[in-house]
Amino acid sequence: MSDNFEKLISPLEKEIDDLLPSISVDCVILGYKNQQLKVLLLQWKHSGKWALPGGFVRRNENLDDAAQRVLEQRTGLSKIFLKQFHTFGSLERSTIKQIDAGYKALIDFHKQNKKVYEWINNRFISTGYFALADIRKTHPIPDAFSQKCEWKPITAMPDLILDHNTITEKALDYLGVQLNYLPIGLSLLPQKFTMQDLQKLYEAILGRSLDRSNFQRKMLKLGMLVRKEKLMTGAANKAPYLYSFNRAVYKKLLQEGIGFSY
Amino acid sequence: MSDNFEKLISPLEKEIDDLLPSISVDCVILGYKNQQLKVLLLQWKHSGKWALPGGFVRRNENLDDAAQRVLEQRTGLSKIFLKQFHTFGSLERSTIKQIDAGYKALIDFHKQNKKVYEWINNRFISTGYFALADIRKTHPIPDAFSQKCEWKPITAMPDLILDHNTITEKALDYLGVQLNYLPIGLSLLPQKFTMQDLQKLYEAILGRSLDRSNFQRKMLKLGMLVRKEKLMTGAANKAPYLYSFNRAVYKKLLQEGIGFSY
DNA sequence: TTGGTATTGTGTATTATTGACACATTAATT
DNA sequence: AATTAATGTGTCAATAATACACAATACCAA
Repeated sequence: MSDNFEKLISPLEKEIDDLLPSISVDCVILGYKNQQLKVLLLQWKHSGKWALPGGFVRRNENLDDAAQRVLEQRTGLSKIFLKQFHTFGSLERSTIKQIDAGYKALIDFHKQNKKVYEWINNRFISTGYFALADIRKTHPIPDAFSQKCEWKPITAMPDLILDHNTITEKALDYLGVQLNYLPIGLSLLPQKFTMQDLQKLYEAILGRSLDRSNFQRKMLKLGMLVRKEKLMTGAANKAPYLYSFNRAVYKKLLQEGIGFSY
Repeated sequence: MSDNFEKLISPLEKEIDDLLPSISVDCVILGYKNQQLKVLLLQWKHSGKWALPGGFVRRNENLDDAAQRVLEQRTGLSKIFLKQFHTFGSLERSTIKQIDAGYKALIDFHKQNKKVYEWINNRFISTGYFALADIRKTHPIPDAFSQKCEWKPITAMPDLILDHNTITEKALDYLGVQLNYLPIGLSLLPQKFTMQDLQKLYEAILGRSLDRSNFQRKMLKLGMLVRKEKLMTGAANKAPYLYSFNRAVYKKLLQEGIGFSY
């Protein structure tokens, strides 16, 4: 187990010289399934603590590309919505490393490897990235430090290492504030979806229920939805239509911000 | 001149060991005077190029505090609105150093001082901070690298070093988007101001003229303005009232966002 | 064929907001 | 008393938000 772990972190040791010091990225990757908003989390090997997917920035790599790389490595997805939302630079986030059970275990574990030990013991300023992913398309993959990579509903978040709970909250605030400027539906729903799917998604984000009739009327009026065939479920009732987005119209609307009260 | 400059930058040489590598902050400090929005800029000594006030982060200092420190050192003001708005991390912003006339002069100038030369030649990721200041209360002070520190109207911005023009534009975008959540009036206007002052400020930010009557009706209805005595100018007409903000009400309104269309 | 059911489309009354103006009133100076 | 800028109020039309009601549709099963 210990040996196994040593082998796994060796890539980091080799990589360190190629990394920018003091800087890291953390990703809050949001998905939507079973009418719930979810975040992609990693469970660390030695402590069992949960953490946001994150990583370091290479000397020859754009900050945005570092986040993109982390995202791809964890989800297998490359073309999803990704945007920086805040940079976390308080001193506490590094001093807390000594107290945080999850992080402490990691540090203790590396006392024998001076290079890695010094690296992870340093102070990092971390830029938080916000991503929207279609859960059905993802294949969560743990990183070298983790034993699990899973989607967790935001209504039942575990305790995360360091300030990762704070980072997550800030990302969700961002979602609320930027609602009319983010490709919510396009990113979180499958290619084809029902009007009810869309409404439930907005209800989950807004945290309140919406009038079915008015919601549909307004959504259709925006002109960004394309009606497809019906979804035959086998239920004894009229089958709902499936919709997909007209990307061109959607993106144009987002640029101005969908002035909309739902 | 050369000697003089050497002396001036020596503090940086001593400070370098106490600084976090790879990270810097840049401040877009906005003010309002003569019905114009203005930005505080520095003019560098050896090239005459203009730049945003910026600085580095001490190992034992919060990122926010570093920005606060830069702000205080340039304006003499400590209690003004300051908020991070974006982190600039593209590779280009450092590779362009070789081409940028302003920066190149600075680099060349330090070829003999290895420590400083290597430091400024490094790649930095910079967090942009957005500040709102009352111009009347500021006393602009150049830093060790600069010969001037002045307010320049945003309608006539000079060419800035590196990506500082981009940073400024992004800050102004931020201003527009966050308008209803920022203490515009409280920060940019003097303690007492007329309704017309307030309207002109909003017109400058929004870039369009507003209906006088509707603007006043809405503003007063928000209940955040306190009417004071009149402003006697000596002109042959009715004197305008002076107003000040009820800070408690104003801040409460900002939390929700002033739902307002001006 | 018919009944039960969820989906979908449409109407509509109420209330609130916005934008553009008109116009009357007030007050400071000359 | 005349001039001027500031202030206060009214109003009309257009648009949007909110809350419902109800009719029409179409799927399956019995």
